[in-house]
Amino acid sequence: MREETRRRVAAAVEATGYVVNNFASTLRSGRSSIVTVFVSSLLNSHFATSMQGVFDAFEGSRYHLMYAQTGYSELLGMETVASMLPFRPAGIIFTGIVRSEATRKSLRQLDLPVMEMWGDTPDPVDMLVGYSNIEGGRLMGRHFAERGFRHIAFCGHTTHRGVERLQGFREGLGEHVDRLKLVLPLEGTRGITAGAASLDMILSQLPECDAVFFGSDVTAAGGMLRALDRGIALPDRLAIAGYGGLDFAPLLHPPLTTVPLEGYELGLRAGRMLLARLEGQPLAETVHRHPLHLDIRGSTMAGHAVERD
Amino acid sequence: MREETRRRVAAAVEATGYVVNNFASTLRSGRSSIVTVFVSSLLNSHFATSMQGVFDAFEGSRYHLMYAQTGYSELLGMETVASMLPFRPAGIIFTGIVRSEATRKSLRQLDLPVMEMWGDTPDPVDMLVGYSNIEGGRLMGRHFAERGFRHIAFCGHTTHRGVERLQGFREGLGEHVDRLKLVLPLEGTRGITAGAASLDMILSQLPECDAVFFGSDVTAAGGMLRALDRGIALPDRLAIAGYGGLDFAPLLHPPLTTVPLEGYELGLRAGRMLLARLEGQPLAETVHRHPLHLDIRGSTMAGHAVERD
DNA sequence: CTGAAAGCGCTAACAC
DNA sequence: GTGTTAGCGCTTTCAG
Repeated sequence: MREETRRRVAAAVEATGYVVNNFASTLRSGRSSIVTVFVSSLLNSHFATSMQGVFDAFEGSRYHLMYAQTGYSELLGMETVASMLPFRPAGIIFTGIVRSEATRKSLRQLDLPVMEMWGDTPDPVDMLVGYSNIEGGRLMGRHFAERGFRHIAFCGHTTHRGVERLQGFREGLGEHVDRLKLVLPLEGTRGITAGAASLDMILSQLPECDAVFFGSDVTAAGGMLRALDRGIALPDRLAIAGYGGLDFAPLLHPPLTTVPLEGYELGLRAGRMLLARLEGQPLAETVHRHPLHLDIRGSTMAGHAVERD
Repeated sequence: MREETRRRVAAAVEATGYVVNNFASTLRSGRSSIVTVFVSSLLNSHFATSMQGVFDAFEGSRYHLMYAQTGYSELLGMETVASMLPFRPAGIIFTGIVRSEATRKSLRQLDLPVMEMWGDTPDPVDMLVGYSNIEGGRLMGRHFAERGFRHIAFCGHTTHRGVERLQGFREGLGEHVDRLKLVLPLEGTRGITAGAASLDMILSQLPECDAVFFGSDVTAAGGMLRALDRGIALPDRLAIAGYGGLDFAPLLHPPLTTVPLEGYELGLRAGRMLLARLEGQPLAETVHRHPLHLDIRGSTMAGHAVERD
């Protein structure tokens, strides 16, 4: 095509308001530009944040993101995944680990790039970018041991993926694991109110409790509020720690010790990894476990450490 | 088709792993099932929350949501919108008001259902579900007047859509508008650090300041933190209010007075309205302005009210 | 290099 | 009711 022809076509395009039809091109070429992202809920700011990361990773690429909802069920069924297959996605991202063995098998048979995010599993469907919750719990356990807390309670998930945090916490406490006197199960995604109620239960079952590790910053905040209401001195009488590193953690009184999870970084990395795969680039690693650290703040800075035996 | 034939087809489908091709069906039928959602950023939890509402509204419908990013520019260009047109969206949702007159004109020519969310404008492209920021500012202004604050500062947007909040604040102060001694512009989306720095600037320019209205809960939290660092008694020496109603507002010390914005409700309503339109149902209203209220908390409960003249 | 023609997989229209 | 056929708008292939 000559330069002049090209220009005339462009002018005609402009004038007519012509727009290519993606359905026609994808149908003919067989190359879908859709990436399906499964999210349980954007109300969880960790997931919303990581969605933005995924989004930014694909910005400027030829791919477009299509939303799909999973709900919080641990056992994502293949029907949910299959409902998106008519779009012939070029790749799939799960915000979470696919736990159902049947679904995992079906996914592998699809022979598509699949990314699992946030969680941890020894045997991902395909690619994985996540955190080791065992490691997160371990960090907190070690911290609690070092601070010399003696009557420790844990309040959070005790089943499925959640159990890893508790398991790591126990490991981190090490020889002092017997100081973990109470495990209060709190499954699912719970709010401030649940955290507040949990604190009451903990103190009634373990009045001498001097430190609580909550499974999320939100429940920890609820616990702190309730403790303040009851006139309990934080952290001297009772230390509290959370998990997740939400924005408000350093704003609480006292500021909340927590294990920050950087959702945006996670999403960005997961998105980039999937994009690289889609573009046929060689991947240095197909599984990435993000390093974790502890943000130690006032809420666990009680004076026991000196008394440590 | 007989029942038996139907069953045999279903069995064959199951066995072969047949999946319809959405591209082929859409191409042939001309009925796209894609709704494009333009969001500036999911890092803003208000937007993430309303996305979930939109999502839930379309759950179970024949439509699927496709993401598109706008960035925070007030002047969304038509190129950005046009980049999604190859998907022949059945409808478009903007998380924000489309300010560019050219874009608005082009959108109207597309003759598609268009929803604008969050903001307010006298002349929406098509449908609108939002808040009146003038009203929000007015509520806070009235509250500040009632509390009898005498040396008031405003810190937030002073241009574009942001100016409405300030304008309403002035209206709400009414006859006491002269007590608004300082307006510190803070454009764009700013974080805790900006809020903290702003408090310093406010106190250096207006040492006798006894109340600050921040344009967002995040900047207000930053201001509160800085005030506490400086040993300023809250709210007695200095009252602080925010805007937005983020989760952490009641967790601060003192709890933050704010105007809550219910993003999820907004998104749900916007999604339902668009869905109704897409399904050809008659719409009772094409524009909905959500009512606003004030959450009065400790951060503005200073003792001046009794001295009110 | 340029232009013509086939066909992706489905739906809708039409004939039986 | 049931079966057949044309064609949506592109991309790719193949002929000139």
